[in-house]
Amino acid sequence: MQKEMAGRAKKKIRSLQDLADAAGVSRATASRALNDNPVISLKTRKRLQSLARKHGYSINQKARDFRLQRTSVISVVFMLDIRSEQHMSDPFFLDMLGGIADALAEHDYDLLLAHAPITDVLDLKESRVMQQSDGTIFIGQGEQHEQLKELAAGDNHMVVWGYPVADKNYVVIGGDNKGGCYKATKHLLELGRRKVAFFGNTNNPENAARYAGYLQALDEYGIAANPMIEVDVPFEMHRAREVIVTMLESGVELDAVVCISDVMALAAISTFQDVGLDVPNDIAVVGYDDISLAAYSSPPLTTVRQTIRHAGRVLVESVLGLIRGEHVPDTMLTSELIVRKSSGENG
Amino acid sequence: MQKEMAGRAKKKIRSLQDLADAAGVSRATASRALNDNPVISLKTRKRLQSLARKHGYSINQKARDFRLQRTSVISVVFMLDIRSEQHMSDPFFLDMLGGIADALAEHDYDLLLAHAPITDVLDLKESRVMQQSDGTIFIGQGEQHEQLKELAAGDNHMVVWGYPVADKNYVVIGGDNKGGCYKATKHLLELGRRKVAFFGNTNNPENAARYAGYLQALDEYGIAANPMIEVDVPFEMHRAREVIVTMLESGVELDAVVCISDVMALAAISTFQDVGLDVPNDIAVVGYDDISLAAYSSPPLTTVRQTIRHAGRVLVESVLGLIRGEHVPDTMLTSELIVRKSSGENG
DNA sequence: CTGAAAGCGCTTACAG
DNA sequence: CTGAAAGCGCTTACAG
Repeated sequence: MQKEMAGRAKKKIRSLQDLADAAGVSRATASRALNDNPVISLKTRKRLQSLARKHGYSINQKARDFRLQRTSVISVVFMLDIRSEQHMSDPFFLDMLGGIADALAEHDYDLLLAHAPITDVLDLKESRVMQQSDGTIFIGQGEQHEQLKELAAGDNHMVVWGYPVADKNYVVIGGDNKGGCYKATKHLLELGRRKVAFFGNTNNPENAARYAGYLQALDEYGIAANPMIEVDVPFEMHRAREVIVTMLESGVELDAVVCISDVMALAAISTFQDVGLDVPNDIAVVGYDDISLAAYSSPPLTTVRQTIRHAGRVLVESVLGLIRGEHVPDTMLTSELIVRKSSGENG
Repeated sequence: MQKEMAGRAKKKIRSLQDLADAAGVSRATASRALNDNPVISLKTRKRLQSLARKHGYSINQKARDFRLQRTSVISVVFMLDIRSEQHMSDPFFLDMLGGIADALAEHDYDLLLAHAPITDVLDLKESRVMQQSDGTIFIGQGEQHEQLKELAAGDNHMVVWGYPVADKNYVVIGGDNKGGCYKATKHLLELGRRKVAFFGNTNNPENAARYAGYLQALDEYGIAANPMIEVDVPFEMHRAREVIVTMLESGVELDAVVCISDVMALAAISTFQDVGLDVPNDIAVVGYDDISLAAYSSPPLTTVRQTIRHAGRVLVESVLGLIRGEHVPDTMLTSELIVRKSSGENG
């Protein structure tokens, strides 16, 4: 008897079968008990659960997922646009990723990160990213709207951070890009600036919407857009600097800049200061995103706040909704202008 | 006959069995063929492989992993130290994560991100993080060296980004923190600064090593450490600002600062400028990490470069080495001083 | 060179 | 309320 108990105590419980043996029930009962299936008597459930706890056993989720034909994995694809050269180290991405990771963890999903530059999203169709995950979150549309449409035509559970495009067939979550840039531009105009440049490209829907907001504000003030100061500034900072310097040397005049991201705004400020221009006195600068560093630049950055972490949560709730078979609407999050010193006044 | 072919063509191939049926071989042969097992005739292998390609079938990795009793997942734990309040959005983390993600992808491993603040690492022992992954990468030791030791005492495959501690039993990859901060401090001393402060806490091994490097440089110049200007500055920027302001108001004199991270250095510069101090003329500032924004602050930041992305690769290679059962040595990556304008001179 | 059979750790419809 | 049995999609030792 002693011997038997000793033997039993020694045996490491590594599977449901082990646990069932130790408790003297079947594997089926053990499974139901640990899943708190009410068809099992409360007493048996409690007994099995505490036995499991005592032995440090918990259900093998991978086996469970396999049996249930699911993965409990959501993949996240950063659509780093090669042409725009936006860099992964933009803090915007990490904040977004953090929001997504937190929300997924709460729902017991794992996060599969696919961030290598994607030349053609369709390649993902046969990759683990889409095949071995229950859903996919795309961060940005890049210039691949058509490919995203084709992916969405499959039965994939996918949501996209971006801006709605006319004929889209996928769920879009995004900020109010047009309204955000409208507010930013209007703010500069209200402060008396009249030669307001736009720094950034417009080759994806989000950026195009921001540009539209910029134009709308100019229009309200009866200012014609000046192509000379709408610059396709690359996200990559070394190149951004070159482009900006070239533009300044061309002799165009400007007294304010609306930038497509905070990182670009920081690069612009640094470049202006290098050539002896004062921000905001000579040139006012407004960014976009409100990354945490924005408040600590010199001067502190006026910017359009995107509630990035919250956006991450919305993306997660949306993709999980799709997985549950629900109808999921698009979401547009509001954008708020945060006024600091880089635009002059206030701050 | 026609009918049969039509039927066959229509049937969607979703599993090895489907493929085997379509090819007229056994499931076992199909498995070996797709894995390019040379025991199968080359002809059969090629035939099966092209058939699979034609039907867009690829092996279900999750089922394969399950059968092979592995997960193909490496988990990454960011040891966000609650006391030091270093924020996840520090670009340092994203660069590191990017390096890790790239390297893992090359080896066909997935990345499970666990970044919620960990109060007690031992909680991970029973979580998916360690149970359902083949290995774990910890970013930072925080103040949990003892707990990491206990985890390592299990048979876990784990590597830690940090700094070697005397009685450690886990593999450590890290920068030359002591040497890096030594160089940074010496650089300031060589430029004639004599009242050099240290901004940061020393409550984890990495930071303690940096502090030691700072002291060593001071010592070589015969300067005694002044406790008044070794400030436990929190990583969180709002609080950092408060602490710095309080210190300045206390009337201590300083003409240079060595900061424990670039983000902290940027916060410090911003704070100094706010109170009317000029950087670098009144106070020289040196950071640590060389995040990509460091070159674009105002003034551009002198800092100690950590080859962050490369470090990510080394972490991955090391943990995969452990999984393969190899002996994996510690690695110390060199640290290089990048001189820009925030320290005065050059840049 | 190929196949039949066992089994990875679970869940659940079915039967009692 | 509980159990025996089938099966999720694979791989591999064993036998031929």
